[in-house]
Amino acid sequence: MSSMDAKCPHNTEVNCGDCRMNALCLPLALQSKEVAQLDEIVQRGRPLQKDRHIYNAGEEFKSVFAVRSGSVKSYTVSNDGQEQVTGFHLPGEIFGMDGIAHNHYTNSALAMETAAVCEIPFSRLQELSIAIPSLQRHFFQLMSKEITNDQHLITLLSKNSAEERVATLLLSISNRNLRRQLSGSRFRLPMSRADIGNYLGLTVETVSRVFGRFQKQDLLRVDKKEIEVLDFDKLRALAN
Amino acid sequence: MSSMDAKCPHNTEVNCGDCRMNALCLPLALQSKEVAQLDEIVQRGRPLQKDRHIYNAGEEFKSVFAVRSGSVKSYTVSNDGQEQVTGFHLPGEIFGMDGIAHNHYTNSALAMETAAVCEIPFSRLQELSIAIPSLQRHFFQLMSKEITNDQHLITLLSKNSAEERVATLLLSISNRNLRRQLSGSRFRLPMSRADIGNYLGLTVETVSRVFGRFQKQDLLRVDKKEIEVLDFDKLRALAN
DNA sequence: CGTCAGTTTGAGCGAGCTCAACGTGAGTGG
DNA sequence: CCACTCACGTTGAGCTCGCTCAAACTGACG
Repeated sequence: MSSMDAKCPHNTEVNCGDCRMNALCLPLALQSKEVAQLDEIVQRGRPLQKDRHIYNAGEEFKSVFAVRSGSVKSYTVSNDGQEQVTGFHLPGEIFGMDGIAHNHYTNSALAMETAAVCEIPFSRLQELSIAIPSLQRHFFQLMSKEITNDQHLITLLSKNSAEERVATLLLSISNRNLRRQLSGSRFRLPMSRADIGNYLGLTVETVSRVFGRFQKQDLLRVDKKEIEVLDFDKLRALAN
Repeated sequence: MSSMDAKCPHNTEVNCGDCRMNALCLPLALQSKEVAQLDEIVQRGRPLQKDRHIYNAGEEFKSVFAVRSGSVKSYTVSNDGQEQVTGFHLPGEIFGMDGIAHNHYTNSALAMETAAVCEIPFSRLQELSIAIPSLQRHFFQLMSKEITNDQHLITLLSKNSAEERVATLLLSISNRNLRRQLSGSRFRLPMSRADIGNYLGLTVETVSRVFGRFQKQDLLRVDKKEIEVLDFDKLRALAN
């Protein structure tokens, strides 16, 4: 059963070449020799328990991270102590790039459930980017994608109603599941209602009520964190 | 008067080595030989009139831009046609990095007043980044800074009141003026009330009322677009 | 079986929105 | 030089969506 072992996302021994997620976190046009070079600098961590921090805001920036399994949230804490969730990270996604600017992380990153992450020391990545131009390009693109994602969220917060915000988040999760060859219509939300509300600039109560309304309109079936999307067209219409 | 001409920000002939803004847009630790290399790829454009586009959303991404003089806003247009201002760019600041992700700009960029910008073809910049590692590092940092800026705005929109948002924007403009050796307490807002409201997720009326209240509390003196900050401590307390 | 975190539901309130009117100043043409 | 326009900004009145506060429910875990 060694081939199954190699594909299990919790297995710390699996290398980038065999990792299920490599189509998501690596540039497509990478030769196997180059993948091997990358493999050498990537540190595959042991699985982290729920609520364990990967790093804390203020810590020295050393690495960016890729989610191998489970899910992670990033959040900042403002001067007056309140939390702002800035992102949810699913398998195959990269996080930690906010730390590059000032050599310290501005976010904290926390496992929302048992999760495994790959650590990629940034100084080694920079060196390797000089040898492998497509890797440099890839990281510029990843960071740019993070910028456009954040700008979508800005628009969402600035212009959209509670229902539109929740619908947009659900479609985002759905699409990211599809990318991972999972169902886009039946999935489990890894985050709490509080995290959803915090991320979307809403209170827990409002999130709960929106889920309630969506169920009454036969848009969704919600059972705790399990979601089934019943009407994508209406959901997309809402999310616009 | 040739030395004065060289320093005039509208002068299209001035090169990076002599540009007043180079401490802001270039890495500090660049040797003069390296500055010269950069100079060769930077295209200094003629001054643009107010309301002229530098690029439009959807256009093929070719270059990032640096503001030499004047000011620029970035904005996206959502499916339903409404505008979201995503950033204001003052002299010495770089914009256009949102286009890297998908090879097309996701924002449009517009001169808010007569402005001059430097165009930096991104493919040439990538090549040069391989030869000059500190330039690669610098651009990673610039993009990361854009990410943390956007995340600050997310927090602002998600958690803060109208007064807090306006106070934060005023302090941001003030600080960016200080960086340019200009007054942090007396300055001209380059953008309209509508742009401020759009950026901060507020209506024009609300922005106007907040300015009114700030004046009544002797926080500011406002005369059209001219701002004088009278009480930085209170303003900072509001912005938190 | 009790506890406790997470979630749902209800009732009332308020910050900021909408709509409408009015003010201001720069530009234009008679 | 005045009259007109038009974009921009201010001010007022009323409404609404999402917040606040409070209570009840659920299920996991000791």
